[in-house]
Amino acid sequence: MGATKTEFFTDKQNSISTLIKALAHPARVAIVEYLVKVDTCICGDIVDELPLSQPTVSQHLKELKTAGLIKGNVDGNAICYCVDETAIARLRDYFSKMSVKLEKSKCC
Amino acid sequence: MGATKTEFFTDKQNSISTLIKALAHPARVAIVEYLVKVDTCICGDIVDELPLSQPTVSQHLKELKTAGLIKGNVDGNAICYCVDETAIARLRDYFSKMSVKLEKSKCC
DNA sequence: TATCTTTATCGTAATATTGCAATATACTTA
DNA sequence: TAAGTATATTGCAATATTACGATAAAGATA
Repeated sequence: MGATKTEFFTDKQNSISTLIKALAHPARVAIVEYLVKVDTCICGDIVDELPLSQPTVSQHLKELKTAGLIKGNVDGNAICYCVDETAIARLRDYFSKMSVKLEKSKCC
Repeated sequence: MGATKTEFFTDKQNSISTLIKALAHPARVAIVEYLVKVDTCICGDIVDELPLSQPTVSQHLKELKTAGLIKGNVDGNAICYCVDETAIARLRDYFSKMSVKLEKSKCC
């Protein structure tokens, strides 16, 4: 008990919920929004932008990267992060399609 | 330690991450997708559609309802659930806007 | 009223997440 | 090479989530 029963859901459901989960925290929303705002690969100053310690920010960055939402390129002793367009596009498409279906709905 | 430091983020960031969090579980993705698919208010058979116990499903439904993603109307001793279009539209808009910004980006 | 059906709540165990201090790693520069 | 800078990892405490058996609550029906 306690662990999510992923084996009982479809690959699509598990995959989209994993992607969604990566943004299910205000710090990770803030990181992605910041990367979108500055419109360039960011090396080094993400920690300064957030009210969290360096290890905590590093952990959130790792989660975003594992989920495929951001990309990180090594540049000297710094790392340049930027948002992965395709992941955001996938979320956009998922909710767009759902929204279209709901608009046609006769329910409620 | 351990609790999310919501007080350090903006209301918008907290609010969108709360909405996103509601779908950060395959069971809740499955529930919402099922409600969209059947295109009608569903009374009673959501539990039969999911590989989880009745209390667990009830708990997930409660989370979706609290987050505003679904609506529940009492109908006799059953409850009719359906997706709240505006919540899905909000998620769609959020990722659409972000996607547009990224398409214009010169980064990476 | 007694029973059935449907959904919610309580209590609890297992697991996951969040956050940070301490420390390690890796690259840069003096 | 030594010191500095940037990021990652480890280890751990606090908290949250997930899941379900048992039970309660509320309306339907015999």
